[in-house]
Amino acid sequence: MTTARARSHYHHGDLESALISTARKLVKQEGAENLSLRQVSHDIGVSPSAAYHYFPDRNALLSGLGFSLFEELADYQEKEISKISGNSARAARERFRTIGRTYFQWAKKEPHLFNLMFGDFCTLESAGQKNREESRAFNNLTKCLDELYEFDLITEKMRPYGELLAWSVVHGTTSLIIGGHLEAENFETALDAVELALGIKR
Amino acid sequence: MTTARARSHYHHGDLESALISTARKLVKQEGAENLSLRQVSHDIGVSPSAAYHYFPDRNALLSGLGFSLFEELADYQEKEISKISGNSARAARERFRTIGRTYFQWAKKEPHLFNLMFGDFCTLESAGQKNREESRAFNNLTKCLDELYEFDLITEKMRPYGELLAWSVVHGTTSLIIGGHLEAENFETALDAVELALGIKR
DNA sequence: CCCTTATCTGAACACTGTACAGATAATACC
DNA sequence: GGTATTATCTGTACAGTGTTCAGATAAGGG
Repeated sequence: MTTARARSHYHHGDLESALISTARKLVKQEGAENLSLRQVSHDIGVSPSAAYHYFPDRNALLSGLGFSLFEELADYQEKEISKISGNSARAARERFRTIGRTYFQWAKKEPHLFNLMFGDFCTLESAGQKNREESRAFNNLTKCLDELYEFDLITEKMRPYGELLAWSVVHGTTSLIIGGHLEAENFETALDAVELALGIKR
Repeated sequence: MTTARARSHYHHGDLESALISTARKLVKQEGAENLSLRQVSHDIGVSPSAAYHYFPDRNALLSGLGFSLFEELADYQEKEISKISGNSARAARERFRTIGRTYFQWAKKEPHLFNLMFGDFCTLESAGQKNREESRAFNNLTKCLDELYEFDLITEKMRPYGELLAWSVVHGTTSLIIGGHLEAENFETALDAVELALGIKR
């Protein structure tokens, strides 16, 4: 049987994903720097050293969690975008704002998880292997900007800056708001600014 | 005498600033999450518990360091801006780019210190007391945008978005580049995009 | 000169990440 | 079905951590 019933202490069955999901729970509550490997192990009901069969050290677990969060964010964005149907200019504009808004909302809801994704942890690994989930979100943005451009909602002059401008403004405001350096109400204003900058008519 | 000569172990003389400056040295090298209070104390040559006379806990020391870094960054920006003299439109534009560039360069040179400033640490305190050094840097930005506006280099439509757009783009790209999610060459492109967005003629 | 007060020490506690030798159980093979 | 192999997890141990607190020390005011 593969259920999580009270089997023997040995051979948990799916320890790797159990480690990541309880790590997610704890980081969500206490932040990444307060995550204790021992507490993760204890919560699962496994010995402190069991984790070392799946992750070389604590950072590797955090970094594994981080990458799974990029996937989660991209899923959430795609889910929300898919709710906006239609091939109109209005729908395209709505999708564009939704991409930014979901990014912000997700971070606002899970600030500790967001900080993990863009903190010191996922930075080293990304040197070796590019984060596929991150480029998945980036491709969604590109697709959306292309759509806007086809509807003639972006000036030709600004189109080359679309991705960089949108991503950096959304990430910048989000990160500053999460960190307490900016009021939350500024986010929608920033989205307005990006639309104005790209020449998107309302 | 107030020098750092080999006085008795008791009464160091200026322990509080010694704590912050050695903490700065260690965070610069190893990052904030790897800072050990015991190592700070050891490097100064003082007992592990001595620090608790000046900071209630480890986070307070990090947060104290964080605020001193905002001061440091603002100093650096003002020093570089002051090198650009003149009351011309060209000088104003140069000062504007310098504000962004110094922000980025400082972060690029001291990524661990930058991450401390905008990480999880300085976020709680700023609830009670606003960070004066941060608004000092913000005021410099405002002054610079005002100057550009007087030279008619910013469209009236975009002026209200100036601070938010510039800060969020600069902070966003900086943070993404430091984190390894964006290539460094994108920074100047982002500055171009901001200038185009605000309508700054070149 | 003593006495108050700020400053720092030293030992202690509970906790952490990590290493490693061994116990255990699932699996592959005969 | 029984046995050897292999992956998986345990138990113990070590060095290092943040933090507390009673007491040692020295500076400065009366």
